[in-house]
Amino acid sequence: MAKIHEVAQAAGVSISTVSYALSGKRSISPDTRRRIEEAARELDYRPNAGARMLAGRRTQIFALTEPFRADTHAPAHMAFVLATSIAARRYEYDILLLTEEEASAGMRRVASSGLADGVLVLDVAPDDERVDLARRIALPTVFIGVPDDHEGLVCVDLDFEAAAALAVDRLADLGHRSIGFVGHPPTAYEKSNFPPRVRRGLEARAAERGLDCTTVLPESDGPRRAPVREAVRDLVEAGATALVLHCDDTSHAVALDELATLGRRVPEEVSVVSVGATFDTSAFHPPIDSVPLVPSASCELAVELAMRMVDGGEVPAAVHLIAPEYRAHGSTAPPGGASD
Amino acid sequence: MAKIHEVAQAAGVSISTVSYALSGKRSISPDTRRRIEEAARELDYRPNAGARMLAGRRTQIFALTEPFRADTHAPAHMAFVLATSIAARRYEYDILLLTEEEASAGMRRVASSGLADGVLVLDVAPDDERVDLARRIALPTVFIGVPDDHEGLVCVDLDFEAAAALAVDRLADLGHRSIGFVGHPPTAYEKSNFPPRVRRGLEARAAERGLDCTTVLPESDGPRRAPVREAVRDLVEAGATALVLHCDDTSHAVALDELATLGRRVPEEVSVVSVGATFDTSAFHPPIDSVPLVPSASCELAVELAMRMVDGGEVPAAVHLIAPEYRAHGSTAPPGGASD
DNA sequence: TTGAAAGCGGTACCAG
DNA sequence: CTGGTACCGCTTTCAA
Repeated sequence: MAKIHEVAQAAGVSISTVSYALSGKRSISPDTRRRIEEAARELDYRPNAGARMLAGRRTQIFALTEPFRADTHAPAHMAFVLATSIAARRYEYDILLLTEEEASAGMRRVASSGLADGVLVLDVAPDDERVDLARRIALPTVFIGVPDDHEGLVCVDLDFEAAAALAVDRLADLGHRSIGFVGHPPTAYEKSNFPPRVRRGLEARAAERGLDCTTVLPESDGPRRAPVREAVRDLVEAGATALVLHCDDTSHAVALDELATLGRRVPEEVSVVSVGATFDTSAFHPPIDSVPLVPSASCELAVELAMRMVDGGEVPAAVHLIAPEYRAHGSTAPPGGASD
Repeated sequence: MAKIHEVAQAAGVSISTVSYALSGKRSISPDTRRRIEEAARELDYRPNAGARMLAGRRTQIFALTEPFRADTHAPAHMAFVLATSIAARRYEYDILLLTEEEASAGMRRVASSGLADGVLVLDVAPDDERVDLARRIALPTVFIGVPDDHEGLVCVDLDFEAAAALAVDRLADLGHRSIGFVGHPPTAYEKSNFPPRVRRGLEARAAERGLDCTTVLPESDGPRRAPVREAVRDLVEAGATALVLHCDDTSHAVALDELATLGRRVPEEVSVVSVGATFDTSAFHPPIDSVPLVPSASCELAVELAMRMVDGGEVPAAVHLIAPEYRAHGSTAPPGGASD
């Protein structure tokens, strides 16, 4: 807990010189700078956080609001929190956690106490209560996800429609005419925001390309995930030559397992593509093509926008969609290997 | 972002009176207090965080270090983060996240910049690098978990040995003579700290009570969790009349499913007890008795100890074990219902 | 290129 | 019971 005064003394300069040398906000003679940096290192000096907040105009802190909902998918959520933290550190920013009830009240709190320079909103619900709050407070706020009513808000998200369309295009280009879609359980299409976007994008593009597309939204409970197995079986037996998956990792594994059980080889007999996954689909057997949801991409953009806003830059109050990317792992091929 | 000055003006008092009225650190006439509180509410006043850190001696922030290891169990981890945050808010403290590489470097950083009043260490590894760091920095530090070398550290954790012993006692008291233990995969017994403690506690108490105890540590991968099913089958067929589970939730579900498949009713033919689970074992079919690991219990104690240390109180540098609690849900009964 | 000094917005001591 | 004010440690003018 060395103070700037001690560093100044050790380097034989004034405290303002130390401040400038360390912040780089004005030119310092090479020799002086060297002495200051050395002294700072020796003393393990770091500017006092409180003093810096008070004197400077920044807290160097972003608040991260995350209402741990009951239906929150923990692994994905963790990936987003981690990605946010890493992205923030690139700008020397720390993350302050606002959870549960605090997710809303906390926003108000950090705003009026000046504890944070901005707010990042995670785990966004379609009718998120933080939407109104974001409009009310003065702090720069970025949503990672898209609420139904996002008028005037800065939002960041994967372009799920485009992601689904990309998967469809791949399959259509390979010559598939009939595809099956295995989605999340039905409730996910009300509680969450992105499942409907995937479904919409998929069905729209399938229609455009003239593909038959059958959607199944199996429940995912039970130790055997029977509904998923059944869905896969039905789709394949009904003639689908390709499956698009938008569901959790276990359901992915179960779907592949069921295909194996049915004796349908991937990709020779059935092509498989995953959309919007945050987990590693190349680790499955066999590895699965993916149009992934990349937490670091969303979070990096979100942090970058937040930084721009903090710096007083202009950021369009709009949904900033991230272009999807197709990652091939060998699970797609032209149809025709199958013989019913 | 109203300031104390404005509140003072609105209430017609001096700023020091406002400060005292709001902090409650000295007696104020009821009338004055009322006027001040009203003014503060109207202006949505909250003391500026930076100013308070600087003038007061507290940041009102705890740093939470959590290296998101690859093998970290996300749902459990989230529960701990959440519990920590909630516990901290009771003392008007916020949680600052230190993740990944920052988990260590960040500790140094917050210590020398005075960004936090204390550090809470999550996801503790047996040979955790944060152990040395904790000894070096001046900040009050509490480990939620027990590293191998915990000399001089303040640690909090469930008494896993006692938890396992409690499960054994229950079964022994009911008359069981032969029990099976289904644990985590073998690697967990090196990477994590508590699995060995459960195993030790279980086997020791089983020996004391003269029970036959067979341990199996099945791998938990594969969509069907075949190793877990096999373990359950083997144990039951070898004559175990009760199972103690210390594994993830999916393995619990699979184990129960396998018992159902084998036609062994719970608890008439096989008793089942879960040890150290963070999930809700009463939601299984059938509901399962549990000696749970309760995140809120650990985190509340950890925060309480940290607060005491911040306040300059004496806290023994030792492992603070939390007594386990048996939660009956009807999955245990005397043996003997089975007829091979 | 460098230094002196005025705040930043509170807290808490010292008076009254 | 209340007010005045000296800090807290840093950033950033303003001067030199």
